[in-house]
Amino acid sequence: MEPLSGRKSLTDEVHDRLVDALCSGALPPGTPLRQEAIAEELNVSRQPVLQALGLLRRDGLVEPMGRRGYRVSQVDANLVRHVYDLREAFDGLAARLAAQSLDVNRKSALRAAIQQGHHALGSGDTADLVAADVAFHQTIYRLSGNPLLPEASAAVWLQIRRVMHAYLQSGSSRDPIWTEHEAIADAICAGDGDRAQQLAINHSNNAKHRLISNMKDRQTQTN
Amino acid sequence: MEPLSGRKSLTDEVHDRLVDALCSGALPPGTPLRQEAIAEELNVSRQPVLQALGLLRRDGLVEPMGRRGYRVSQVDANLVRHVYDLREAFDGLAARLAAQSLDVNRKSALRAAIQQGHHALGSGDTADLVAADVAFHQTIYRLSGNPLLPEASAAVWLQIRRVMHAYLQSGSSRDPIWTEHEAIADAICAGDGDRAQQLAINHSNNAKHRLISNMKDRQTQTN
DNA sequence: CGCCGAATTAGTGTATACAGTATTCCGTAC
DNA sequence: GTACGGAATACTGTATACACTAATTCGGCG
Repeated sequence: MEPLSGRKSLTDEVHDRLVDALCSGALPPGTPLRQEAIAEELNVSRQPVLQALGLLRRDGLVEPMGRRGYRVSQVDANLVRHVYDLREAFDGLAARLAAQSLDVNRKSALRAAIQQGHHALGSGDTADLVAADVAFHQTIYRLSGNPLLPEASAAVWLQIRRVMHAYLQSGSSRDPIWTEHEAIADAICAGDGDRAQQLAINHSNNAKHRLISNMKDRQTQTN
Repeated sequence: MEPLSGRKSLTDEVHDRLVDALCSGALPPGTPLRQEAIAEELNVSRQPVLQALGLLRRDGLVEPMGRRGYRVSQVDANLVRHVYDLREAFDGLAARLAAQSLDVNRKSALRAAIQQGHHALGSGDTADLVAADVAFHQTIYRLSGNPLLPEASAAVWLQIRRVMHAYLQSGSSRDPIWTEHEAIADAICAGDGDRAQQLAINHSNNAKHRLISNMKDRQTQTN
């Protein structure tokens, strides 16, 4: 039997909670974070919070400011570019491996993920849209058969969640994301590794350019 | 001025020490690790050790065994394959970006790294050889201009260090590593991104095959 | 002699207490 | 009025104490 490891450590729970708050924009960049306040908020001691903030620092979501606490790290166009350059590598690899995989129910897994996406499109809720997008790509990662891929890309995906949430919330609803997803899924199911890889790379590139131009627009808009 | 942050946290110091021990084979796979013993060994409290072990768990170098301590995780051919599939993606991206970079002293940086490699080849010390290899590739990562690359690939490179150390120590001295390195460096200096990327990918692939066949040899040898 | 269950133990994860340091604030001198 | 210096403050990071749980041991029973 499984050890039923739903019983995670408090450190991980705090980490997850903070991640959600950071990626949803509840804690926008620049917000100062103090261990004691977070600990009290979540009814835990400062120790798990300390560790969770350490992880967040490694993830690049948070940066220490001297010895006077932490602060939510900024997001700028350069960061987005670097994040998506890495994503391109991850997604390309995952798509290629997934296409070469022999998993018999990969088609149903991808179908389910796309279904979830259409559902989210219908609801229109930003959090659902982000969750569906993440789930789709995590599905491909899982199908790749490389167990290190999710962990290695985790920090990058946290940044993606953060940026994507802000982007979708800024009213950019007409986005070809899910038609591109379907094309990738088709290539994977067809077993065409090269095409799947190229489509995944293009998908990441398109997203990168859309995000960056959107950021520039909003920046000049506020000037 | 730099904050001169040579004063790292004890957690990081413990982490580094354990990483060295794990990658050099001083703590071979399967070795049980107890927090108290490590804490006493390093003259710190159990708290930094706890955190360091948590990081090592994320890095995949260590795995918890129930509630009875941790254990150094095993290495097998499958893991090596997955690690090097990821490395291929990282190295390819880094080489391409480095070739496109405008850094004027990239040539001297690469030359210095290769120099260090030849020096290590002369000394013949395994630890030096590993350090020189890591340094060469880290140089390319730095030249890529993507500040996220080193952190994102950190866990993978810890595994590489571990595997490479065992490989080199097993007496595999005739290895074309450094001629391949020179070819990659030449492509980068020439600004040929596509060629640099392809050479880096081939380099990773070659290393992967050499390592795996070496592991299989040693495995059958002990049967 | 083998098997089951309670007591013990070994080890972690969390909470609290402590120590130390960068930042801030304020008074004083120029 | 501004620049400097020292005291107060507000944090973090580390050490110690506590709580809890799974593995192990060992004695009684079939």
